[in-house]
Amino acid sequence: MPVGDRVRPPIRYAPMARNPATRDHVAAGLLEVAARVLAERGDQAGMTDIAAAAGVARATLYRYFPNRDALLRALTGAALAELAERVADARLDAVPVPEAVARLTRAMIGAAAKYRGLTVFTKPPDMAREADLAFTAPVRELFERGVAEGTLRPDLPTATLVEIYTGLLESSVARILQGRLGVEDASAAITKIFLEGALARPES
Amino acid sequence: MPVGDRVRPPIRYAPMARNPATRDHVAAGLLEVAARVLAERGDQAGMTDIAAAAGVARATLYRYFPNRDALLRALTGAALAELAERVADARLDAVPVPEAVARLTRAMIGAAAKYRGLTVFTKPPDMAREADLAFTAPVRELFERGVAEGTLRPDLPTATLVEIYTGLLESSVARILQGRLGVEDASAAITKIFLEGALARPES
Amino acid sequence: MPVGDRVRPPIRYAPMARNPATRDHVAAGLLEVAARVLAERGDQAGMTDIAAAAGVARATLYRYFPNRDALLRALTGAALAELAERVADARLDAVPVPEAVARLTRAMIGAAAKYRGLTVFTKPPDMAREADLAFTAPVRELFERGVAEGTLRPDLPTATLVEIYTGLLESSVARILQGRLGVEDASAAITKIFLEGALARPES
Amino acid sequence: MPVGDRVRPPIRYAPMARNPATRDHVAAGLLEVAARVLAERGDQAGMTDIAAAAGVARATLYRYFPNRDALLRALTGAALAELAERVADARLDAVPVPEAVARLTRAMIGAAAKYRGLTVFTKPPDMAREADLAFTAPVRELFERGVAEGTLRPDLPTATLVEIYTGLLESSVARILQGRLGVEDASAAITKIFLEGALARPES
DNA sequence: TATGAATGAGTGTTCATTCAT
DNA sequence: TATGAATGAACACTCATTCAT
Repeated sequence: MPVGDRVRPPIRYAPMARNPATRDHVAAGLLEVAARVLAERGDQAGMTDIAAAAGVARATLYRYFPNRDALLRALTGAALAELAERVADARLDAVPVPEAVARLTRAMIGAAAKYRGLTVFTKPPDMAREADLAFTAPVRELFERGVAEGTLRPDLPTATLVEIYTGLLESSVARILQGRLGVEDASAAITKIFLEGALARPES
Repeated sequence: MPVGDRVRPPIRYAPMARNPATRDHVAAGLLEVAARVLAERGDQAGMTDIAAAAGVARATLYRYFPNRDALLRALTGAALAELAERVADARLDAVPVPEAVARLTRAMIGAAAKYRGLTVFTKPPDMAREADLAFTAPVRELFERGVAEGTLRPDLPTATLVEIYTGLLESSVARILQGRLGVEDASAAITKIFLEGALARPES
Repeated sequence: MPVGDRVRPPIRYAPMARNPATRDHVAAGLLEVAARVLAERGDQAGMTDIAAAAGVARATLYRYFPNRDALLRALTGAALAELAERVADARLDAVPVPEAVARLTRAMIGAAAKYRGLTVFTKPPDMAREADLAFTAPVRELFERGVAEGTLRPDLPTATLVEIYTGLLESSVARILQGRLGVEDASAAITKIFLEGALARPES
Repeated sequence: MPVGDRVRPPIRYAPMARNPATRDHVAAGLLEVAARVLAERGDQAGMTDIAAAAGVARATLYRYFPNRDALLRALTGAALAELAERVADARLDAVPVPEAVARLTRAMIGAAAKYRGLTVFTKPPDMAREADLAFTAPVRELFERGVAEGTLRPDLPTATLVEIYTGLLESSVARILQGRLGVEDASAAITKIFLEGALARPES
């Protein structure tokens, strides 16, 4: 009907075959490549690099993400979603604080490493909300509980503890991406050092 | 396919038998839509806009017109055909010059307005022949007759008269499309002014 | 002083030699080229074309006009300024209406032809104010005077007269740029036909 | 010169005699400004921004640093030099390991904060040597000593300890620059947590 | 010596056109 | 046959770098 009011056969052509999920699948694939490239080439990697690495034309990349910003946002969103899921799975409030820190560390390192870390920390300013929700908030809550129940040292402001801990994660992820640390080793080491410190413990 | 590994359902599209005449109908409908869209969005309206306005996919539009130029040419052709028909109907050589000018004006304004004016004046260079045949030639002939028989002023070259008159039509059509002039008002005003001028006539 | 607070000789280097007027000179030259190119290649001529025609790199063009729009605006502004000046010079209200129309026509055709016409009529929407002031308003005023004092025909709305007349100018400028009309011939013909019409006048 | 015909005054610029040491002074000032700007605007701050912030023309900046890379390298070099100096002043091998860590932390945080952190961690690949010498080596040596003499925990590879610690510094500097941590607070907190961990210590 | 002007190689983005289904 | 997806060639614009004065 749209083409004028001319006589047109009211035939309906085969409804779009494309599995609607396929699009998301491709988009996810592109995101994955983008994460890798951005991690390797740094933030100044261009759409050109990403498209090339994905083996598609730049224009194709733009079919899925209307502009660079949208791609970065999608990347961050995916990473945060993954992160939130892992944190939820960790049931932090059901276990003692030290164990919770261990789980949190594994969850964060795992998610960040998977998404190449870039996006969790390079939060676009307008995603600060979501980022905080998935990233900072669980840490803060856990630490507040720890301090309240006497498990964590009370002589440092919780806020500082949070910054130190998240910073530790951040820099470790960077090192993991550079191949200077392994995912498992890093998780274990971070947990140990953050909780107990690097000083040798007297046996007794 | 580099990105991900898409699984695609092996759907077969319904092969479509089609009345051969139907094709022309659809093409005509598309042309009509194209005329409207081009008039609204200006010359920078894209194939995307036209296809969308017609409710078909861009690729479908390309099945009817192999490229943008072909579509524009077809549009011009249709407009010129319409114009030629109207001019023929006007029987210009059967009436006095002033009445012929009035008829010609109505024919031209009508046809151009219907086809949104775009195509009659934006003649693709290689359609100059056809355009001249349908558009300029009748004007020139009429004016030559007018000058010859003493109806039109002899102190201006016929060529100039033609240019002024066609230009008047052209700019008026543009203004009609912009809604600054009505079709009927414009026809009447153009005829009056072109023939008699804007100066007030002494009664006598 | 800007470089830290280190010890730095307070020497002032030769103050920028560049004659400040030079910049404007160059800009004017670029505008002139732009007008020509836009007239030739149409509105879809790119910055590339203009820069190439000017014999400078695209980036250089951008030094003078921060973006395409700015260039177009500057072009329109220059044309309107020229127009306003010529109209002011014409002292329209000091002469009889017919003579005023003749002067106005010459002024408009001259200015528009010089600036390739494109910009006076393709007013960017936000320059409608200025355009009206320099372009439409004088015409309207003159015609209102003409109708009021009985010089111009009262049977057509002034607004219509204005549209017809400005349209006549517009299309004539286009034809001048195409080389189908000469500047002087066009001015004379427009004036004659617009005032007196194309019909032959009985002698007596 | 294609555009217009510019008339340029034949001005002679004052030839400038210059104390050879002055050059270094100016360069140092420019580096300081560069550090500030890069810290503020991020790595995507352009030569334009730096030159503007320094109050000089871009071309002048290029007289001191032949290209962007050279400037960045010089910046890193300066930061590393400062760092090496502070570390040397700290006399690490003359004090117990815990005190040495405290001094090292203060030295690194101080130097990195002064040079905006950017350059110490974003070592251009070909400065890895120098960076290692001034930055990683002292840490590694200290930690090796600590492990050897039983002060530091032996259950984590020294290399991992080094990575965690330097990462901690790196992320903390970033947070300091963002204003989320104070220099002194950060130094103290890093030292405490890195050495003793975040768990509360039983008193007795 | 310090500079404004000029530039080439890029960036992100769009659009007419082709292809596989 | 009609389509969504893919693409290359363009565009507007930016930026590190060079040049003429």
